[in-house]
Amino acid sequence: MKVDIKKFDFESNRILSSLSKSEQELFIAHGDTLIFKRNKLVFYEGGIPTGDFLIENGRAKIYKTGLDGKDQIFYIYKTGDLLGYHALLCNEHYEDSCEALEDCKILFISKSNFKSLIKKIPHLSQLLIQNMSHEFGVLVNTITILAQKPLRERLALYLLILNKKYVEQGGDIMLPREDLANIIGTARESLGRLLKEFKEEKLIEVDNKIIRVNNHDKLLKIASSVYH
Amino acid sequence: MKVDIKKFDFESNRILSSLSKSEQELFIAHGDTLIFKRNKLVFYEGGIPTGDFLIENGRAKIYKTGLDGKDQIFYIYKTGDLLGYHALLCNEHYEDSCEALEDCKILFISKSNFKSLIKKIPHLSQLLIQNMSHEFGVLVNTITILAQKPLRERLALYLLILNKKYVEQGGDIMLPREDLANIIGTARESLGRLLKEFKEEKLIEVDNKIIRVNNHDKLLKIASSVYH
DNA sequence: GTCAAAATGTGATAAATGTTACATTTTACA
DNA sequence: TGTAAAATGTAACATTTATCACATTTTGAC
Repeated sequence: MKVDIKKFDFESNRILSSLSKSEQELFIAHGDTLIFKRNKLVFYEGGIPTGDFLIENGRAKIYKTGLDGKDQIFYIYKTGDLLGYHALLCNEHYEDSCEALEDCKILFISKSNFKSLIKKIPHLSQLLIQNMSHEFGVLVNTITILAQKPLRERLALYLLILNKKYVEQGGDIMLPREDLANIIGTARESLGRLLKEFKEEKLIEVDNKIIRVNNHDKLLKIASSVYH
Repeated sequence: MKVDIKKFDFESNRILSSLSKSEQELFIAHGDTLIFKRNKLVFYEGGIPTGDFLIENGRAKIYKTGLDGKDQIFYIYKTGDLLGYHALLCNEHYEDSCEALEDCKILFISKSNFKSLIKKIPHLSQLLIQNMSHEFGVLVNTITILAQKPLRERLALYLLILNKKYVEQGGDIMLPREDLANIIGTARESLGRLLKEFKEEKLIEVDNKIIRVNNHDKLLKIASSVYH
């Protein structure tokens, strides 16, 4: 059986997109648009949440920094996604950090505004519950992959996931090698070796920063451990 | 900085325990007590959720079976915990399986009963949201550990986590080696070797199935990568 | 209690991945 | 546009972890 790439998608854009037109307008009216330049922190591990964020444009990574200083990236949010509400809703400090991967336009909704939105839009709670339930499944899948799959399969899988996430750029993945290494849980050098192999096998094309998926089917087979 | 064991606890018992006495009674009145013998499946990956579960007594593991047949266990629930509501609430199939680790008494709450409970107990949604938000942080921490820490540190950490989870048994961890291996993401043989090392270093005592933590502080240091 | 099946321990070996130490290329910005 | 800093590539080598093939012990069912 083949791996299902959809099972690695939070679908955090569905929270807003499930609202009616007028509710969406109300939602947006409760926020302020902020600009985050590439590499700027949106929030950070240990910080106190003051609101949540809707990405109007761009991509951002969420990650944790390990004790040895190595980052583990566990999700990349993109345009339309709502994020940062977890720590807010359980009244805890941020468990993770968020950083813009490119210049981003982000709508900030303050804690009090978010709470009043939850009151004004009755089924927003329901949507949040649904989304978090779904996220649970995604994280569980992620754990299984990271704990069990060898590097080669993890890379193949995440190239496909990222390919989809960069669909607006024609599927061209543009991510620093270090970030990609921190997604699949390996060292930058090991990643480099594997990328070269994939390139030689004509599964991908690498044009400096850009990684282009050339052979989706074969990568899917590798990701699904059926390349014998 | 030392690892914080509390950050690996779902605290899924807080959902019920946060309710008032009368709400708790209402909750329990909406369920039926079932008996699950050791090794019996409570629900399984791919199945359609029909309700959720409150453990009245015993422990159960949730896990996913990888394509190669190897299980990845990502949480162990115990007495008082409410579980199985994720797939129910996002109307998806179960993403994971649940199996009793010991003979369990489990209260089953059917989907319709759960929904009517959510209506009858207004802040239950709120508690679910809080708990899922918290779970998100736990899973994120789990991912970071599994992806970054070497085996020795992962084992030390999970021995401490399990020690706490078996506190009613005086902290005696009683879990098949294979399950422990599937928690820390390694092979049974590698786990065995490490347990022997820990035993020789007098960090733990092993009495057949039972693993007893002897030196909590030292294990915490190992788990926190500060044993140089 | 007996006995087969399941679980666990052990050691040799192989494979995967990390580490180190640089060379080279690209990028940012003065 | 030049230049230093950052990012990336590369190769040798070390280390960790998995795998294999069994021996041994424990468990559960009769």
